[in-house]
Amino acid sequence: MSRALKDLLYEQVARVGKALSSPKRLEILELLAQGEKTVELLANEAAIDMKLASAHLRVLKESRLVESRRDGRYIAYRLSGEDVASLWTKLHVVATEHLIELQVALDGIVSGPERLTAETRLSLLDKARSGDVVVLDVRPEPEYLSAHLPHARSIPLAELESRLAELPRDKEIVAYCRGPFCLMSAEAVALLNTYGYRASKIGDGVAEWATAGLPVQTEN
Amino acid sequence: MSRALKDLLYEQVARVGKALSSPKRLEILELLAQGEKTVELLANEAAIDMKLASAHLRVLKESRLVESRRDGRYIAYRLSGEDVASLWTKLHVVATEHLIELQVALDGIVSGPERLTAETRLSLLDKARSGDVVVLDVRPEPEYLSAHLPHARSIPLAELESRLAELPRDKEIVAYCRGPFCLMSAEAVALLNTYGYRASKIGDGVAEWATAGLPVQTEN
DNA sequence: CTAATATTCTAACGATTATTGGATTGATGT
DNA sequence: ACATCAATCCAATAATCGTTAGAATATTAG
Repeated sequence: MSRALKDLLYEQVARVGKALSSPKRLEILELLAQGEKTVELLANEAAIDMKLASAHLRVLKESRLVESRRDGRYIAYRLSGEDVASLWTKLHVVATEHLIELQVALDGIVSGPERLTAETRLSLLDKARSGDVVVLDVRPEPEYLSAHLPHARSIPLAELESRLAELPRDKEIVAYCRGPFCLMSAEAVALLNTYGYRASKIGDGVAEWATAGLPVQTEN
Repeated sequence: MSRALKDLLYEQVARVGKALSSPKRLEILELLAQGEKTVELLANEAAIDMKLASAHLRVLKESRLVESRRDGRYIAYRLSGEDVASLWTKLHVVATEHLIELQVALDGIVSGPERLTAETRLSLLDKARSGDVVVLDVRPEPEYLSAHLPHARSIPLAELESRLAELPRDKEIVAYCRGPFCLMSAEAVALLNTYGYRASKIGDGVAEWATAGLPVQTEN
């Protein structure tokens, strides 16, 4: 006796759910939301063995959330669509909304206006356009080049201290990185504040920004 | 040595992903998207043992996707927020977009314009308001009462054949049920067509409709 | 052709998870 | 108080998953 037709459908959707059920896979997904990356790079960023990264990527690929392409002797992975990034966004927003444990854990890291609303995003976009604030992208430069917030300037966290002169002291600086779970923007803000800049951070990365329906600047 | 702070965050989000990784749990989520239901009812609808339904609900509850409340000797479960319904919607939309296997399986069931766009939804809403088409909700009546599409009329599938007289023969009838994986609307269309009505179906349920940003009529 | 490198494949182990049966709780009705 | 019913709790077992180690592939460099 064969399983009901209906069960087959839910089984397929569950494949995607299963892909989203491992912490390391989610971390990889977030990294891929910043742009195409090789297995080696992903393994380093996620602090896991390359073999393990490969195994996780295999699961993500089988659930069709990511695609790969060979580039010389490297293999580059990327999300298989915009909708995958927004699914990840939706997932962590729902989790943050309902899991008190996650809210507590975030409280230890995030300070200030973490949750952006439609209005605060538009207002920031406006002030960025007019030059009222400097939007600062502190991710590694390749990620900035792949896609970044409108009017954002790139200074990777690792180079920030040596490139402080590029930033104006009289303007408000708003830093961002990969998303609400990324610690780089928080570190950048701490650094900037000790040097006397007026700096704050937002929890949005490009994926969150784009999911909110706002434009991002991309490579092409 | 303790796990990195960051890992804790992804771990929490993965709890939600894990909840979405079982076919039966997804089926239960979709049922709960139709309104509050008891464990017994969910077990019957999902064709599983009550003990198993209870176990799945426990997982969903621990990931805070559902809440429960005692009502006499029954216990009623409900989604813990609108965003949970829209997460489920997003999940199955992404799965349908990328998994060829799912598209094939759906092809066997769905015929016609399955995928609604913003325009087709608005146009349908317009024709429903003007009375140009009859929007027909074929789910069990309690689900209709909990929430339904604007201007929709309720005739549960089980009663449809005996209540055909209530439907006009000269107007187009658009049937819907719980969502794209629900077979009731397809059965309703088949039945209506054999009796000479002009009937078609849409893949949307209330969750998909609401996620698209359109209004639904609710109990209160 | 050979060596080196990035990645995958295969096999294996321990840790989780799904599912089932039996005992237990909590509320209702007699 | 007792029996009944919905639902949960508690084990136990089979299936699945995460992770690591070792062998195999494919591409480039010499």
